[in-house]
Amino acid sequence: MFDRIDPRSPTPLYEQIAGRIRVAVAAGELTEGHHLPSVRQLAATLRVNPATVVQAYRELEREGFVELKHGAGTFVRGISEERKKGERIRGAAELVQEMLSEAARLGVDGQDLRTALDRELGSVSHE
Amino acid sequence: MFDRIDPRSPTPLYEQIAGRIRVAVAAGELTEGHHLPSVRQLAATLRVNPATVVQAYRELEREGFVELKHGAGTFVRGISEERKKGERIRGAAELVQEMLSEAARLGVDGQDLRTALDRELGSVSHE
DNA sequence: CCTACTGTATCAGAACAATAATACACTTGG
DNA sequence: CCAAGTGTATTATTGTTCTGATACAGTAGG
Repeated sequence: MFDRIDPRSPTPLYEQIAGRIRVAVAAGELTEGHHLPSVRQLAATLRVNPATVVQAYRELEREGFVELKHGAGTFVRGISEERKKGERIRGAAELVQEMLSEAARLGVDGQDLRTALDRELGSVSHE
Repeated sequence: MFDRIDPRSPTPLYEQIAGRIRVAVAAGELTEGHHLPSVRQLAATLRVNPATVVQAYRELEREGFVELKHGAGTFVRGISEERKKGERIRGAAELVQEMLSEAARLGVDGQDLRTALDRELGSVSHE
């Protein structure tokens, strides 16, 4: 899951880490209650300073994605279950339309987006 | 073309600027020989320091996208179709990741997005 | 209980990002 | 030609990112 951290990228490390976790949550890879690696553990895995992982976790906490429990660990929080299926689908359509209009502005076509989405979701269940 | 530079984004300004131009070239919006805005001009438009624009242009020069001519200006260089394709795919991946992050905040999962994207593309893409 | 694990909090320093103000050097058009 | 516009370069200053080291404080399992 953290195979795309790149120290040479202009995007800050803490942002790359937070980004991967956000996407994993949206993809359903991480669900409520999931115990994330400890600060020191993830820092060691990524060969990064613990403070950098803390910064990523804190950002995710501000955004409501995770909960940091002192002494216990960091856990994925439940996502607004009040959103029922119909509403979710409407929300999804809006998000997709926003992305499509932005893509059109940039000249990126729908098939490229489709390929990229499948890649992010680790698609095996869809053709 | 440069209407969405965000000073608060964790992505450096010079990288946002370079990214815009890269995608525009890959999309064919900017073609070989196109005269880009001058350093001072673009800096004024974006309300950014000229040195920041220079940094973006220099990065694009290293990557072969543009040529800086002392006293004359900055011009788009010819890019192979393969390379353009690669850049479009990279741009698509970024857009998708942004969408996934936003989706996670709203509680929309990846499958909903895939369904919604299929629906949007289905109504437009068979020709 | 108590040890090992967790997150929390400092501090100092290096490297990078961005700004501001100036000055220099090259190219082009009138 | 030469003035206006171009990229190039320098210096100084501020803030962010990332590291390293160190210490403190809460939690849970044996």
